[in-house]
Amino acid sequence: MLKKERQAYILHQVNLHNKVLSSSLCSEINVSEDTIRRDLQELAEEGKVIKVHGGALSQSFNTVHFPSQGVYSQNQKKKIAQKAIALIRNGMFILTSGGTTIMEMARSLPPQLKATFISGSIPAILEYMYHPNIEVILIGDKISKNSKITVGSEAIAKIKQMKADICFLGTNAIDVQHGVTDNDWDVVQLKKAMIESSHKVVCLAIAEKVNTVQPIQVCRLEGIDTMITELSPDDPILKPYVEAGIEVL
Amino acid sequence: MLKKERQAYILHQVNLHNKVLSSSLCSEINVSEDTIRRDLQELAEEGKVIKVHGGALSQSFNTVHFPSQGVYSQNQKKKIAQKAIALIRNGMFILTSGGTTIMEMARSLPPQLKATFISGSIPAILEYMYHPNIEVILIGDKISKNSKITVGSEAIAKIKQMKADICFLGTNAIDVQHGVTDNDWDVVQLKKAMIESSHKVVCLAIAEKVNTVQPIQVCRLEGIDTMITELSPDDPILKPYVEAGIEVL
DNA sequence: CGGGTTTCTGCGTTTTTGTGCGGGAATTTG
DNA sequence: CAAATTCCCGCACAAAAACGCAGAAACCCG
Repeated sequence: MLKKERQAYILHQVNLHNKVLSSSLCSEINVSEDTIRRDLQELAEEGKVIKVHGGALSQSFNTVHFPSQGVYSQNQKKKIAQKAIALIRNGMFILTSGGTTIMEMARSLPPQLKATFISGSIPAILEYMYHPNIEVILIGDKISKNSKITVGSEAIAKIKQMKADICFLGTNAIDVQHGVTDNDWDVVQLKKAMIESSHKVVCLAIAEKVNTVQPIQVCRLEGIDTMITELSPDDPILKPYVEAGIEVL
Repeated sequence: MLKKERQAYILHQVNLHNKVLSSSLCSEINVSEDTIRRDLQELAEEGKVIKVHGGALSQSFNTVHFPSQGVYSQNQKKKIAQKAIALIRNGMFILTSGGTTIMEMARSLPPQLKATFISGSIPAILEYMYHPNIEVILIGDKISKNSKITVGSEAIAKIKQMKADICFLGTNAIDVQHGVTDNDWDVVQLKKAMIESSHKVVCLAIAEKVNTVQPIQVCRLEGIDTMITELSPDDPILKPYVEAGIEVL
């Protein structure tokens, strides 16, 4: 088993179960505990997991306890949210994934907006629920505890039955060559279905996610219509995307 | 169980109930009291909880907010929750409705319990999600904003596809003559479906709901198997139910 | 090709960490 | 004040991590 392959497997396990024990991993993959430890260490340095004595935990463990992480980053997300909201019209059907950027958008929705929001993300649904005028459709299935979103074939089938006007994707990584990528297999399947079921696909990504790559591909760059960052559309970082025909806001 | 994981669980419990007893924690998690104490100490040093003799308090106690009312009723619900939890075995599939009594049960689930919980109630799902070992299946559909539960034909169809071991219903009103009744048409439809799809139906009701009636019938008294209140099973108020063949706990 | 380098992995050994236990001090409670 | 908890301290033991090393595979490059 290749090193990268192994690390991808570990990452998947962590994202799936919220925790892994190095002991169980090493018997699963049949490598020494040292190797697992080194892998976990690398993944921890990259910020993909949190290493603890005896194994590792999903990143979501940290975010729960430090919700105020980065006010600066929050301001960036607010900018993105504002740009995204400008695309929404009354009466629209809107599919959204999860993620902190999406949450920021959900919180910033103008109260007089009347639209229908569809999502499987529990935190997003919570925000939508408190909005006075929007209808909320919840996609059901098994819940992935770390991403707090419903995943599975039922959810995907349900999404495929729909045809939304617009789809907002919180983006983990985007790159000209590899397109939109992510690190959780189940979430990727969902996003793929969402893209298929929407007339217009909009990626929300803070600048630090731009030109980064994750293990699993969601779609190629051509698959998305619009990309929103906190930067100005004519920022040099975004030039390749404009040239690739993406509408950059 | 990993140390950080344990501390996350403790923190969650503290923020939920506003207090924890080290004694109850150590029996829940099955570690020595010393370990709990050390955990609380660390959490206290990080400012996450306030350590006191015998346990710890939520940080929010520092503020002026003091729970002046509802504590009594909460204790009653805790009693109910304990009795309900005693019915749960590892590996079970469990359908639950929403409601504050169900919430209390969700909060009190022992951490080592492994089971699958199925619900359309957003608040309940939120609780289940934080549990380390249970699987969560979310019933999707349109969200009813006031009851914070998914309602509609999709949800009902999905429930009817299942066959759960046990079904816990938060009960708004129960009466010997009229059976279980409620006041929200959509919620009633859901509960009916849940009853149909479960081997065993358990009603959770605080005593003040017993012998009251609401406009819409969920099911007749024979439709339920077990009824749980905070009262002793031989309380005279409950006698008619025992005589009607209901298992009263 | 082939030799040198880098990367990856596994194995001892040593260090650190996490946990439980016992006894005595400190505290709550009646 | 006395009994019962609860807390604190040191110790012991086990599990895990860090470290250094060495063999093996892959890679590079003339």
